[in-house]
Amino acid sequence: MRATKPTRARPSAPTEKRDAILEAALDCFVEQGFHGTAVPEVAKRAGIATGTIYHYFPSKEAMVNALYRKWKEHIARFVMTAFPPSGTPREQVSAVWRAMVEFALAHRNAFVFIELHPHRSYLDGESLAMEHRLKDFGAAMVKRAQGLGHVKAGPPALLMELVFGAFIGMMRAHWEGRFALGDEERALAEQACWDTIALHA
Amino acid sequence: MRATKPTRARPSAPTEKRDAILEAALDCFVEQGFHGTAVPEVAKRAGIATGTIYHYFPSKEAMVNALYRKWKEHIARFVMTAFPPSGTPREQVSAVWRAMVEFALAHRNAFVFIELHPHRSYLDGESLAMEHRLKDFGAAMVKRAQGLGHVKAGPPALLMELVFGAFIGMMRAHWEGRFALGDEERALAEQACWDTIALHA
Amino acid sequence: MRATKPTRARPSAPTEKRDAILEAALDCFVEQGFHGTAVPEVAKRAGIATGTIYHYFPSKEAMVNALYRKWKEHIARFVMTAFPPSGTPREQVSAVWRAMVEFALAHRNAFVFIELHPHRSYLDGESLAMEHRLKDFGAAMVKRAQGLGHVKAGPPALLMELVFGAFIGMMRAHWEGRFALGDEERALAEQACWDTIALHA
Amino acid sequence: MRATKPTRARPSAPTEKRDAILEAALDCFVEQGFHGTAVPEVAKRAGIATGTIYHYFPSKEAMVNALYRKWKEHIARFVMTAFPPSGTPREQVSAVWRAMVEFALAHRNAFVFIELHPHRSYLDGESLAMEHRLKDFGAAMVKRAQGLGHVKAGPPALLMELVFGAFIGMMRAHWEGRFALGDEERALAEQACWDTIALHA
DNA sequence: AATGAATGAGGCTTCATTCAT
DNA sequence: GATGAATGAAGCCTCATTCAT
Repeated sequence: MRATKPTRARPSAPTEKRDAILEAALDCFVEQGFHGTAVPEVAKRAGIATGTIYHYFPSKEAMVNALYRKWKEHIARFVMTAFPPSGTPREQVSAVWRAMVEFALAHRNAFVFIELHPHRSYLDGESLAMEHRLKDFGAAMVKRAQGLGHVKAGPPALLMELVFGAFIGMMRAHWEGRFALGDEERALAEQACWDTIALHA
Repeated sequence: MRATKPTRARPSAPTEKRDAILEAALDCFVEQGFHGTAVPEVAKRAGIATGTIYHYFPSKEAMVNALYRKWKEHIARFVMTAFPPSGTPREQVSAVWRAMVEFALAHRNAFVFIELHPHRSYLDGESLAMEHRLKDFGAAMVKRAQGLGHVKAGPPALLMELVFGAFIGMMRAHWEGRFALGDEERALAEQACWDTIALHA
Repeated sequence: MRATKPTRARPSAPTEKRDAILEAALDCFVEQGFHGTAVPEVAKRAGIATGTIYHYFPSKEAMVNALYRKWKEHIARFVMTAFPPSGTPREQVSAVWRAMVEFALAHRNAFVFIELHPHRSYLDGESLAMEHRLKDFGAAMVKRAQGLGHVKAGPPALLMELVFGAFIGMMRAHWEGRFALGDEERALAEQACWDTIALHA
Repeated sequence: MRATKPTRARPSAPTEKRDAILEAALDCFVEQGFHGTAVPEVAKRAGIATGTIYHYFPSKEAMVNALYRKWKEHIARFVMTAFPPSGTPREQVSAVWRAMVEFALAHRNAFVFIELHPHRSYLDGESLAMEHRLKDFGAAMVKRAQGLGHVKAGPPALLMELVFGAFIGMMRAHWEGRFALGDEERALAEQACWDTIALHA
């Protein structure tokens, strides 16, 4: 009963609870969508009371925006960290491809939420601004490779989207059990996607 | 070809109102998602009273399932009709690719709804059973091409998904204005996707 | 095509349809109550279209009032017809009792509707005015019997209600299968109800 | 017995709101029937918001079933508590009769709801199972009295129903103002109902 | 007269959010 | 901070009634 301000030793208790909320929300949104998920459902999944959510987020929309930004940043940082700036285009594509596969397998729901769900109706301006960071990065990578004569001519965005779309299709089919993503399949897919954009004799 | 007015004698055929509902629902669902769309919103966009929707569909869920099946069937029939059974693999891929592009451009919202939205939380068993018809067809096409030695070895489903995913990525980027899908881009993309699966010397 | 007014021979077609509606309504109301019954349900049970009901009754409330009056009158007339004005009180009670049993068995749903359902919330003034006709008649019968010294002293309405309530309880229990209403039981019940009000030495 | 204020410290016990809902529902159902009562009406009469009802009952049907069981149990316990197991039949009938009158006068709406309303269309199996508890008890009482030679021969259920029906008729007529239920009337009615089943020399 | 599609107010229920504890 | 009961607006759906055919 030492007055009002106890010298709290543990620094991260509040962050832990916030993370629990975001994780629960992620699972709910992936399974039922944003509008199909009730806030008390998220609270129950996070093991807290409904009202507690409103100590960490002012609204359901703020929560989904925080969730979106968290993972959008996470994946971008993860891929860019893996990127070898001085490698050949083939090496760069390979590194980025592998990073994305690694990320998607490690954070399935986050990947599904970020890449497979339409967010337009509830994202705010700041979130929307982040939407194309990774794709712009990919397009720039393609553009450089075109300059070096390793990659087909044409709109970099188009070539990049073909590869990125192929990647998403692969992951989705894997998760749906339509094929098993083993080492051989990863190598095959990576090579196939390189062939997609590569300049063939 | 008498200018603008088609030979439509009766103003309200029996299925006309049902179609108007499905069209309004399609637009709403694409913009705001199934759970984000209120039934009166669909009614208003269809130009009818809310209650009228329930003369054509027993529930909102039945409506979205009817919508899903209608377009899933439509696209499958459209693609399969364009498929040349006796063509070379290259010709077959080309024909299917062009049919899909044509369909997507002609029925943008239907394509977006069918291919870009997650439906698991509201589709019923019968709808889910249709989910992979087209993809199975594509995988069979790939398998035949593998047998003829024109296409890379590996799980047909994987190769098909790479191409299908690339196609989806292309259409989405086009609609988002990230590049313009002109004749040259179509030819480029088609060739690139053939390269994705083709067996390169 | 003889102009507008065909010389219709059949006199009672419209009445037949009206009766069909009232019969269907009676069944529905007994099973689910007035507010628990939808007008289209009555129409379907009557084998006609929903709109047709509104050619015979201006509203659902008017329909239920017509139904109430029809049967209330029917039962009152039936009982009063059976009443022997010059009989002894015992004979009168017996005659009325038997008439009521006969009516209830012949028109079960009508009896249940009239006597076992609370109507206050939808009956209009004219219907409510009929409510106690039969009971007033019964009370008068009791009063006369009191005057002759055959029946206990006390409020005629009370004695009459004891008998009438016993009668209703008997019929309900019979229909619920709690006992079988054979000849012996009818005789027993009639005597018991006479004992209820009779002046015992 | 300290005048008017019972020892109620906390103003809002946990079950107090639930009870307020049930009381409001009872009044509404008695006046307008189950289907004729809107949930917001119950809420308004209970002095709470509509949504609050759904914290205490999962549905309107669950609410009416809870209400039915509450009072059905209450009345059964009340009557059985008053029952003198070792008394003569005449004493037993008298005790039960007086208990029922006392209960009906103290809880008019509960009595009306339980005994005067048809519930078939919304009661669930568990509620229906309670329906005849009290009547079975009454029939057993009659049967014992028959064994002792104090009561007429015949189906116990029939005799019991005659008395129970008479009781209901009496209460209804009293509440409708058709006679005043004073001490003399109670004594008269009780004796009359004993005469109904008693074996007369 | 008969039909049944259409209407829209109103019913049951859910749910984002608040607030007293 | 944490709780969860309470709120009431809004969502899905029903239904009494109308009206063009």
